[in-house]
Amino acid sequence: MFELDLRSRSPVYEQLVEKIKDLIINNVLQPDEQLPAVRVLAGELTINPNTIQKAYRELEHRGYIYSVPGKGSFVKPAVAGDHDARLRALENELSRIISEMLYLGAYPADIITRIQTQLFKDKGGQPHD
Amino acid sequence: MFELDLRSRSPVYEQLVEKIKDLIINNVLQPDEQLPAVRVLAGELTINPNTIQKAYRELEHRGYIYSVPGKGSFVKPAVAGDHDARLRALENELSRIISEMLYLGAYPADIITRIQTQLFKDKGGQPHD
DNA sequence: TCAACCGTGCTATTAGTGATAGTACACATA
DNA sequence: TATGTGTACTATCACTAATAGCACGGTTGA
Repeated sequence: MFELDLRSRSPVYEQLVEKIKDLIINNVLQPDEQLPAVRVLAGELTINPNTIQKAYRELEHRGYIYSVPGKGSFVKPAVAGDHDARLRALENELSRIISEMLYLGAYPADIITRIQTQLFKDKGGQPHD
Repeated sequence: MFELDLRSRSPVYEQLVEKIKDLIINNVLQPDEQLPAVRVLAGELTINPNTIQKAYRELEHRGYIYSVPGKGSFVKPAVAGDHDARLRALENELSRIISEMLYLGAYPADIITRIQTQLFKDKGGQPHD
């Protein structure tokens, strides 16, 4: 399910959060689908259950999953609520990236068009223009 | 010159690297301009000189500045060389951000247009289209 | 020449935290 | 009741960010 880099400077639990978040965002994990149990995933990845739990706790805090004691952890259907804050954060990242691309002499508009075309191919969505 | 968050999870030297990198990218610090001496900046920010040195070393390693023992540290005129690797990394970030924006129901194209217009206003550059 | 300033390198120490191991408890379900 | 689930807690180890302090060599100007 995952590939982890135990030697990375980035903490394992953080890598887990990002990977699972990506799976949710890209609809690989669908709404209300059950995530692997803490101990099971820990066994598969041969890491400590506490690390998985920390990742799940963080994902729940960020609004991507919900956990039910005695039942399991599941993908949250609508990541409702604080879309605005998240969107603002993404815009800041985007602004920084575009600035750096311009500094490097690249043409962000071209690159962005290529990326969106790629995403369109992958998922069959309708690119807004 | 800077504002640091000593309580941040992000290391101080890493914050320094990012801030100075932004100043260079945005042309606030111009090519061959001398950066504050390690001990001076440490004094202003009331942090340890070693922390500044670590940030400068990292910036030199990333190709944003160059240091001359006995003289000082300066902004590297052309961040030559590994533009390609950096650009690929930026494209990956961009792809991830656009995916997440789409997931959040936003229209990345609109947002990007707005950001570029903003950058155009700020710096008077010519946006490529 | 010499004092002042510069980057650089090193050791040692402290504080914080990621990750592990192990145990325990409460809830859900067959 | 037995099993599987999330959750909570303590303790320990390892790594590292950050600090303090010292030393060295190159540069510059008086």
